[in-house]
Amino acid sequence: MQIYNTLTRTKEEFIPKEPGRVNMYVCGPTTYNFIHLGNARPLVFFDTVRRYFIYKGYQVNYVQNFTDVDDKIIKRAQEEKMDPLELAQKYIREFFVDADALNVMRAETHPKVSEHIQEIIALIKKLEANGNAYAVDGDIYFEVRSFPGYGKLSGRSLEDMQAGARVEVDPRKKDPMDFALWKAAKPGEPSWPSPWGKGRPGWHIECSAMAEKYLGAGFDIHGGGFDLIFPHHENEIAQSEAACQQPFARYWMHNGFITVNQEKMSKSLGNFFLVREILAKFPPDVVRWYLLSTHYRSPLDFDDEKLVMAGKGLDRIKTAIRLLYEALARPIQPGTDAVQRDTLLADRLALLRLEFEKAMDDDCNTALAVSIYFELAKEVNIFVGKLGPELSQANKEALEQAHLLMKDFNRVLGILKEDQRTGQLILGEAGQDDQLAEGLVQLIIKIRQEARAKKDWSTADTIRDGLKELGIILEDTPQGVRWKKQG
RNA sequence: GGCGGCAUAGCCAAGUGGUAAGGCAGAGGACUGCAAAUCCUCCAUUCCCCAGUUCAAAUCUGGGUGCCGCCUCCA
Repeated sequence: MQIYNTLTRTKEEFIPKEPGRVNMYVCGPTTYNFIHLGNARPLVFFDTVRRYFIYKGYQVNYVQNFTDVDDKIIKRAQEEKMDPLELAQKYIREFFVDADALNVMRAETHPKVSEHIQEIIALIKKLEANGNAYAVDGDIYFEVRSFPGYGKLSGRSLEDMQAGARVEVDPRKKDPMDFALWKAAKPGEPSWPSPWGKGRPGWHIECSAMAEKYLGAGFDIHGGGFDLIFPHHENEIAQSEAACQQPFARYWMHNGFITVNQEKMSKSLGNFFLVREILAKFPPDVVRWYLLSTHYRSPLDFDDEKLVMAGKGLDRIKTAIRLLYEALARPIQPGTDAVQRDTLLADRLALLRLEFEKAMDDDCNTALAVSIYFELAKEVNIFVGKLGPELSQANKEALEQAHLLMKDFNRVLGILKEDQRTGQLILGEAGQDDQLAEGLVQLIIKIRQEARAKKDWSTADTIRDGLKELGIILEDTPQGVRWKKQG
């Protein structure tokens, strides 16, 4: 498998540190608000990376942190007259509401800054001992000049950065790029005792401390958005490598931005859309499908029309699954035809599986993988279209194989949930939720069928049009009437 | 000022040297009482522009144009 490594700016063969295991750390949000679509992209993408590793048989240890101690949280808490840690906790709960909706698997560990103060202090002490940190009025800074590799991730030198720096230079710092490891407490802020007095951690140190604790130095994959490359990840590398004297993470993966009118969706521009605003208008599987339809390193522009388009595409997949289940439910023809193997479909399925894996092996190209899912849907549609009212044993086996492949693709992309009992993919609100509605629709369909039998087309059409108004679509097929709720 | 990315049909979007995937929309056909769904066919002689390398370039090199990002909190 090839992974594009930001550190080397090339695709590299992925070789885990320990065979069969993948350790990955993905930066999670600072929890002072609901998450927006820009936060959802890395969430969904790295969840998909993880799922693909699981598909390939790796044991994955996935860590995603919450930054629950931070300036913005403190500010927001003061505005809302809340305790900062309580506020952070609230938005952590809300984070999971959105993440669950998007079918994002829980990480093995979701560490919080507030619960790792001791590890953070220990790491800062180590940096002090190694001569990489210095104190100024109760604050502790990391001295970037003391770490020779500074700038290697973002591809710039300290000189480059100073040339046009727009930073306000704090004269107490030895170098403008030096950054805080520990901040002295101010009144009313959460703080913890430390060798340097009461205070709280700086922004970058937590990821260094928690990643090392749960994954060990030199772990496999570190992920996040492009905007974290500098300064956040650059600083993590500096801290961790200065402290541990060995490489921090081996592969760095960064996702591109969500844009609105081609501009970055960001909190400072105010052009962001909350995940739950979007989920009020579009089903979560559509949102996930949309996010995975573009390569993760490319920008992805957002507007409602694009989600409508994604929804129509996903409907195509769902229709194929629906047709597959309908076919699978047909009676089996008596008699033996074990000789009549359906190798044609089986061969196509094997090829599609290979193509899907090839796409995902190439730096997790989900956009290509999605297109192969479409081809699978078409293959199923063609096959089902040729079936008679009764299935041969060979037909049934072929359909079951197709079902397996559908489920495997789906498990990797994480689009539809599976019914634990039947093992079938759940297609959404397709009618099995409400018994009364189910009964009523069946009754109406029966009446309409009687009208149709009498060639009373006007009644039949009135019923069909009327149901459509209510969001129920009827489709007449040679096998009978099929209905679904409008997606 | 420094560093980096992107430009492919009406729209979305893969493709990094071998002759343009896939989806949406659209056109025609099959099926249907009519629809819907599905299937079949069509829909970029061409990949922002110019020059170069090559037997061969959307893909490599140089130049240009346009858009975007990072260098400050941001996924």
